[in-house]
Amino acid sequence: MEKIELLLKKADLKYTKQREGILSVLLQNEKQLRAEDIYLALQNNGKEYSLSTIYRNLISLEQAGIVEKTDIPSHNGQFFHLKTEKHLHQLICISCKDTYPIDECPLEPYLHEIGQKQGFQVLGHSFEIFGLCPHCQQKNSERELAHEKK
Amino acid sequence: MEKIELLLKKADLKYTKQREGILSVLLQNEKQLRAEDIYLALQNNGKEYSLSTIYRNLISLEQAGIVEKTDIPSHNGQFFHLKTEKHLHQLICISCKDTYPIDECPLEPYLHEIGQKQGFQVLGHSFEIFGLCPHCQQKNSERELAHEKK
DNA sequence: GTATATGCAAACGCTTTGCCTCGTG
DNA sequence: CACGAGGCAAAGCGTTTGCATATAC
Repeated sequence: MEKIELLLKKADLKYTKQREGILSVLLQNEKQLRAEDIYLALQNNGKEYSLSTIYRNLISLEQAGIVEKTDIPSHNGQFFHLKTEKHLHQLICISCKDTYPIDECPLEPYLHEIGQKQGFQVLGHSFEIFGLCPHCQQKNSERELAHEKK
Repeated sequence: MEKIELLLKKADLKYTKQREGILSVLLQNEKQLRAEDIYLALQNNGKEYSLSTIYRNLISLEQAGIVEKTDIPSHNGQFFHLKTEKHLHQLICISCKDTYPIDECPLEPYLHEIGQKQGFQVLGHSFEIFGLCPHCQQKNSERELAHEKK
C-alpha cells in the first residue's frame, strides 16, 4: 500500500490512481507484462484507464529506475516488470506461451570472459529457453495416446 | 553466383531476380540488416523491388533455414542475416550491427539442470550478447572527446 | 495556482495481407 | 500451363503524440 507511495515519491512522480494501479499490477505479477496486459488487468478490477496513460507511465517509471523494459525475441512488443525483482530470463512454453522465470543468470562469469577475449564492451544479453511446460507435456502425451487408439 | 542458385534450390524456392538480389545483399553483409536496409541497398543498385516482396522472402528464407531473424534490444524492428551452421550464438554490436560469432555454447550443462528442476522439456534456446565492438567503442570515445573540447 | 497527468483520437513505424497479374519450372 | 512469386495499396498491430481537460501538490 504505502510501498507504492514511497516508490513514486522516490521518483518525484505525483501520486495518481492510475500509477497506483499500474504499480500494484506489477507488484502482484512475477511475469513480464505487456502494456496491454496491465491495461486488461486493471480493467478486470473495474479500473478503466487509457492505454496511453499506461504507456506514458511505464516510460516514466522506467526512466525513474523503478520498472525495466525487455524485448523478448520471438514475442513482439515490449515487456515490463519491476526492476527490484530480477527475473532476467525465462523458460517459454512453445505450446501455451506461458513463461516461467529463472531467478539466476548462469552467464555472468562467461559474459566478462568473452567480452575481454574479443575486445567487446558487453552491455546486455538475451537468453531464453524454449520447450514444453509440464502441463503441455501431459496434454501432448494424452493426445498421442488418443491417436494410437484410432 | 551459383551459390544463390543452390541455396534456393535446396529450399525449394523458385529462382527470381528479387531473391537473387536479397540473397546477394545478405551475402555481402556480415551485419544485421532490416528489411528496409535490403530494400535500399537494392535500390542503390538500380533494383527497385517492393518492400513486401522483401518481407515475404525473408520469411520464406527464414523458414527454409537460410536466413535468421533477430530482435536487437533498444532498436525496434527485426534484423536479418544469413544463417551459417556453426554460428549458434553471437556478439552483436548495437551501433554498427556487425556480428561476431561465438563458437561454443556455455549453456549446455545448465539447460539440462534447469529443465529437470522445473519439469520443463527443453527443446531449444536462444542466447545473444549485445554491446559495442572495438571499432564503435573507439568512435564513441572520440565523439566524447570532441564534445569536451567545445 | 501551476505544473503535471490524463483521455481521446489521430498519427506513427514497421510489418502483413488481399487481390490481381506476372513469370518460373 | 499451373502454381508460386511479385507489385501495389490497404489494413494491422503495438506504440507514440497533440491537444484540451482535469488533478495533485
